[in-house]
Amino acid sequence: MQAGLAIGEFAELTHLSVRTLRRYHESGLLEPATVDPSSGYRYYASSQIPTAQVIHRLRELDVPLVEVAEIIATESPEVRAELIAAHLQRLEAQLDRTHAAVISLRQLLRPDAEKLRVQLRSLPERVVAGIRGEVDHGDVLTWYDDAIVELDESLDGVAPVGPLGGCYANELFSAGHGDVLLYRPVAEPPVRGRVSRVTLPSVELATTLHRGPHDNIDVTYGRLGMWVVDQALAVDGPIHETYLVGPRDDPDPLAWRTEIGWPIFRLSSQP
Amino acid sequence: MQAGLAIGEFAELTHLSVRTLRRYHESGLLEPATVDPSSGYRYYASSQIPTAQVIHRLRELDVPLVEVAEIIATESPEVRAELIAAHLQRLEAQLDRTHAAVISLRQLLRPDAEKLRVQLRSLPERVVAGIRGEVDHGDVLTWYDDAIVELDESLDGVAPVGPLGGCYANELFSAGHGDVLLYRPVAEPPVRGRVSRVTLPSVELATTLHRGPHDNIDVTYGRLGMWVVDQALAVDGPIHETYLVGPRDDPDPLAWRTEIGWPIFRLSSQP
DNA sequence: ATCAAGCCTCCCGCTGCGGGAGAGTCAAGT
DNA sequence: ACTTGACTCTCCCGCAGCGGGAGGCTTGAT
Repeated sequence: MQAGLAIGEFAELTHLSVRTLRRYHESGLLEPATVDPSSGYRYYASSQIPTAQVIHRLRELDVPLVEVAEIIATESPEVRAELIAAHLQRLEAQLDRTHAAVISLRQLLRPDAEKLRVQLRSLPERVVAGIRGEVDHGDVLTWYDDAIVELDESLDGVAPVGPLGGCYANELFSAGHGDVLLYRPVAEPPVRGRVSRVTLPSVELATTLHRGPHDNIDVTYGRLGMWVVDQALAVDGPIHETYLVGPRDDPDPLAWRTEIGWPIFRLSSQP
Repeated sequence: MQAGLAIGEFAELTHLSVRTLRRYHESGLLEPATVDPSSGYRYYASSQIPTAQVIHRLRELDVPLVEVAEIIATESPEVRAELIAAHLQRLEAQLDRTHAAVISLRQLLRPDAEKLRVQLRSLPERVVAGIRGEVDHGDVLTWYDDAIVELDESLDGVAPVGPLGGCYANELFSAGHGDVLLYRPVAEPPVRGRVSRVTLPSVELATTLHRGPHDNIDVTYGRLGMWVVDQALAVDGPIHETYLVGPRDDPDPLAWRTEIGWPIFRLSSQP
């Protein structure tokens, strides 16, 4: 009889497992053309092969099933392309993270070449031109790229009094979301767009220098953290970064210099 | 008191979540320096920060926890480097798969430009020089690369009577493991090393031409499968591939031509 | 002494896949 | 018509790792 393809045959044609096909049926992702009501046997039509292949490919890209369902339910090729492009972007982002992880892993596993030099520094209250934001941890880089452009534009022609700096709230790391400030010290902070006049309070900072790209900056953070703990100090307030040499000063990432500053205070019970 | 870092502080310093740290303790991956026996509170030493960071990085690379445990338990830097290199290789392999998936996805979602041309072909019994193997689905490419070198060497100077071909058992796709044959038709098949004289039985083939690289060859497979099902035919025997234009004929993948042949027979109940 | 914040354990959820048990069904050969 | 073996059905469990939430105890600052 012309019942269609049994699940096993269909599985072989599409390189999906029988089990997986059953799950896809159950979840409504790929319904068999017919189901024998008495036996419960699933039968697929040959026209379902391309659909199954698309599903297979999308799953290979780790597209979650819900999204796969969305994609194959979408008629319009444009919307479909959009959905897929969105996922490809996520893939790329992951690739970047992989890259960064590899780099700092190498750094971490290298026998500690240099000793960490930490400087205690008292910063007075300062008035700067800055852009504030409240962002998710994952969006920091995007936010930063945007903000720096705007800051640069509004400071066009104004002589800076010091290097570019940033302030990152602790919640950014603990809760994955928090306040961020990108600033540049200038004599007369303008107020334009998101740029405003910000007064940085005076702080006690434990600072150290990070050399090279930011891929592995948290290695330095970790080392500074160790130092702070060992000195029986506590962290108190947002983390400071000062971009002494950045991408716009030198295209070679190895030349970059970033000063990391942790606001600290002596624990009461310590001498 | 000098108890060390509470789990929350440690979590913030290492960018691991409190929950995750507890799990790592439970699984023995990262034991706190001390555990208060009465309260059960975990306290970490600052010297554990680097270890935690390594773990974090490895997890970012999706290294399974068991392997992470192995790596950080390994003293010798060389062995450690090996373990990590092994994983990086896996990452690369996955990248290749991602690449292939993207390509054939594009192909699959493109409105079907060309119609599939299928030719029925009766092949007589043939005697060829071939290398047999029994491989896992994932190892086919490696096996192929090896086999073709050996085949080429043993046929050095012998004039081929036809293009390179391959035979792939159905179990390779269904069970993920099966017989494979790579062959070249020659007048006088030599017997040397793994190369032997193979008699290919006569077959009825439904053949079609796949153009371009093999990344998306299963799109063509799927279409051929559709055709075969629609013609109420059944597949019977190993799949044939004939490499009319391959990497050694033309470096440009777009120029490659592969003929796919499915052994078929008419279903009895059909006219 | 009080109180919020932090910590504890235990249990369940999630995503996708696979294995296995036990029973029913299909199709080919006798 | 019957047997037989290959398929298929459903249902339950396991896996990796992470997260959420409940209910209760500790900590440490005021």
